[in-house]
Amino acid sequence: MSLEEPDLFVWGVYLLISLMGAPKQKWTAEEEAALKAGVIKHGAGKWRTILKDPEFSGVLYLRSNVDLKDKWRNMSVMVNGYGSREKPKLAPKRVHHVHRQDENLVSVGTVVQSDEDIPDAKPLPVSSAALPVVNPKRTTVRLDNLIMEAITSLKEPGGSHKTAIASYIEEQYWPPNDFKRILSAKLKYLAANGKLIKVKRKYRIAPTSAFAERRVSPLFFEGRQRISPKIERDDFNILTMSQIDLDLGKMRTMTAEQAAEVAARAVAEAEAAIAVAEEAAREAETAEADAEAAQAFAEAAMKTLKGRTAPKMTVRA
DNA sequence: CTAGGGGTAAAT
DNA sequence: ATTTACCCCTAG
Repeated sequence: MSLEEPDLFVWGVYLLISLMGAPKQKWTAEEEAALKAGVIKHGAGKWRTILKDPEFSGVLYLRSNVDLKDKWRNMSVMVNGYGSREKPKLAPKRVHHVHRQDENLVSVGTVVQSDEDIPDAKPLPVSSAALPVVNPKRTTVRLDNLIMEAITSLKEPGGSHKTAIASYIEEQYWPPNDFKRILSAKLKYLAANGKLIKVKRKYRIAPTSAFAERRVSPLFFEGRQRISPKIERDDFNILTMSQIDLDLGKMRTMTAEQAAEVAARAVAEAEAAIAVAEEAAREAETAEADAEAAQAFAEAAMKTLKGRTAPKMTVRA
């Protein structure tokens, strides 16, 4: 009732169950982040491409292209209320999307357009991050995911401080008033649950994924022999370790390219925010429900966008 | 290969 | 009882 405690604990348990029988593979925040980044880099629908990209294959190696597609669908639904599959409880308003760019940064000027159609190339907008809390009712953002996203985006070696995470989130979304406090609690909780690893005031994402899977071959065990009748726990740990190594290895070797990707992603997110803002504003015209909130959101979105114009990125030669 | 429909276990 | 979030199936 009070504040929702998003299924963290729940799917921690979930995770354990998965270890035994693997009925379902809950998507980790890591994977979600990778997926988002992938979509931004290659565009929605290029699932095979994303999957092949060595940048993301480390995290998504146990997902199939179809999985990516499905997950993206779900995530999109969370953002705009109705993705491709959802019963439209509200008036099915047509929304058009902001044209997205893949490689270069865009300086966004006027955002609000007339009701004229923009020819959009992609069926889906780049709806990325979760929405800020606009609706007092039950529109609650998954702060957990926001945190994960912040950490992955910041990509600070060794993890990010609470303040950095807070700044990141505050820049992009509208935190509630007592946001800092909630964040602290959440971080503590996440760390306690093994979702985050806290080292010297810094938080990094725990390599939650990585365990035995169904159809994909376990690449990591190839060489080593750990023959033991019951080694579930050990296996888990080892896989985890391997995953860490893999991730760190990747992170170290990517520099300029990564920077470019991050920059592109940031812009794309801003674009997505604007697209949503547009939609919100448009809705506000007819539905008086969240008129004020929508208005404020639109302003906020544009504000943050302006603030982050064109970071310099050293594109690879 | 991708988009969309459908099924279902699990959570609220 | 309803909603979520995965997963599978199949047409294009």
